Amino acid sequence: MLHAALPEAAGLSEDDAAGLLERPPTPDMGDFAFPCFRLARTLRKGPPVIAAELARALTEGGDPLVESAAALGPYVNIRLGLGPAGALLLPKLARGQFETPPVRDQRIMVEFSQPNTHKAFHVGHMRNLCLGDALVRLLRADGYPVIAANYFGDVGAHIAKCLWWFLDHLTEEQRQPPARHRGEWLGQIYAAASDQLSVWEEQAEAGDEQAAARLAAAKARTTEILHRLETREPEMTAVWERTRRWSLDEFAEIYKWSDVEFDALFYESQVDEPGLRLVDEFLEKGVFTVSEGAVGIFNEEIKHMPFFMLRKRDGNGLYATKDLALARMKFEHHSIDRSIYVVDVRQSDHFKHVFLTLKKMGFQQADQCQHVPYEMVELPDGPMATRKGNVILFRELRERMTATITANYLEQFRGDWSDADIEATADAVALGSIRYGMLGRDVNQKIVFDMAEWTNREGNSGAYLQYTFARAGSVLRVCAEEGKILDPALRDGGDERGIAAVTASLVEPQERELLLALTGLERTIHAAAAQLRPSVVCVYLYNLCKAFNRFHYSCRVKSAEGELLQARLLLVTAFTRGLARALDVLGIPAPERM
RNA sequence: GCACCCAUAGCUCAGAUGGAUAGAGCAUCGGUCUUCUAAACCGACGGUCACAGGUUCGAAUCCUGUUGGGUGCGCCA
Repeated sequence: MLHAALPEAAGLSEDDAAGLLERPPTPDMGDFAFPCFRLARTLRKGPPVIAAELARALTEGGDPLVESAAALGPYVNIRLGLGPAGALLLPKLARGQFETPPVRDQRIMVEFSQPNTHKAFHVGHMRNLCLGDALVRLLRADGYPVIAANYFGDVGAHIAKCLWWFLDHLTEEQRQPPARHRGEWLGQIYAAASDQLSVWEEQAEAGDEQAAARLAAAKARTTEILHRLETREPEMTAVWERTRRWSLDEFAEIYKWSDVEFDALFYESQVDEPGLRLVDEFLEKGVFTVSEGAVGIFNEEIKHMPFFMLRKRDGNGLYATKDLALARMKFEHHSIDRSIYVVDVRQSDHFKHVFLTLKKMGFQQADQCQHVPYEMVELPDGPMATRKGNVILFRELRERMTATITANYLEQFRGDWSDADIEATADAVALGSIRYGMLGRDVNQKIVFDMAEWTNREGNSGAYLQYTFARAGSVLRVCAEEGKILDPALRDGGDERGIAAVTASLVEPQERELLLALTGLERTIHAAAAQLRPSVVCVYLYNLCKAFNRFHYSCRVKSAEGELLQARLLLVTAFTRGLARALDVLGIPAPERM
């Protein structure tokens, strides 16, 4: 709004002023409230005095957007001129024309997902995927050029464990992979190996000598496998390549279903050696030091754990070593200015070290490296653990969700809709439910994934938003069947006063609330991008959709005529386009009907 | 032991930069479909914002401490 015209030398920019606006406690007080506390100091007057002056200035200003302004204590309560405001906002939204953000020259890379090959992909991984993808979409919507990056864990101890079981404990016949979901199948082999090792470990600790012997033998074997892989021994490397491919193919399917695309793919196997070379280089430069036979760096800034190890005593690199090499590759090959890492909160200390170390290595971009931590996903019976058998793999998640959604809601359309339509809608709603569930909670809150709640739940959910979108589309469809369509001249804009005359017929409180809610769309997307918090958009969208559903319940579009009909058609069209845009920013599909 | 995170209605959670009477969803109870999708809408019930100090015109929000829960802490990733 145009408040900048009013507080004189208060030192507030238009954006500042807009940011201070609030909603009054009750709608009858006004549409917006401007608190004057902040101005008291600079203007050297009491807030109520400022509020009174401001209210007078607004009233006398003659801005058609301001229907009335009244001071109430330290607040100025402003009622929006609905006609002019609607004329300003609705045609743009209805055209799908959104505020173009400033052109940003900061190239951002967002690294997320980072699954390990040879391991299963489960609900926990979905939070990372949804969060990372939403950040990519949000930052792009806010004008940034963004590179979506993935980093696959295709080397390391877990591979050796998996191959140990695969080669030593399976018969030739058992080693034949199934036709589909080979990655998942391989993940189960890894889980079997991992479980067996921890059982032996426990037994050995309890004094079981046989278990201790078996454990030692297994460790020797995994070390041998690892060594043969590191030396690129052809036979072992072939097994690695074949099995790794199974995992990567499965990940690709998961990303496709989830509608996630990457622009850059990195693999740990690719930064393994560069990492070690980098250790030599910076050891020579004196940036790294030797300690107890290992190589690392003392980052005294991190008082509770200053040593950051980069090369083990046995000469091998670590996860951290690869992260440094990867960062260099990102800076030098992709010329990025800012680097975001979406990784769970347990790695916070690790990334503090990585960024500090990069800085000491002389990379300027280290200041623009940022870890976006998030809390874990748990199940109703506690943290996920294969040993407890309470892991929900991706495929089970997808299949159970689509099946439940189909049975509970879509079966009624069978025969009316094609089977393919039903299936596509079930997929869309399942994905929307998952994404909303994963994004709606703040990143520092744990998420308890309860399948029953996520599929059955009414009220605040992804399905609620999608259903609202479908209903709004339906309104327009049904009206169109009766020849009631939006006048293109209204949508195309131009004649502001003419349009304002039409939108002025929106006088119902539900119409006002919906229009008001729509004014927050762009601001919310920008705020969410700036804070890297998709949950902000979720909260906004839920309230927006609630406003629409109230409108839908009490204001009929189809039975309206003349200017009111046109105004409502414009309102619904604008809502539909605006909602579709915001859902897209979260990666939530917008089904035409459901 | 050190570090980080969390604590708001019976349950799950919103409450950005301190601001008017702390809000939703679920659950419970009661209403609203001969009219655009009832996966919706309306109402009722429900709170010592973990606790104790402090900062100030004003604190769920900021600071300190306490309690309870979670996570991380040199040769894993």
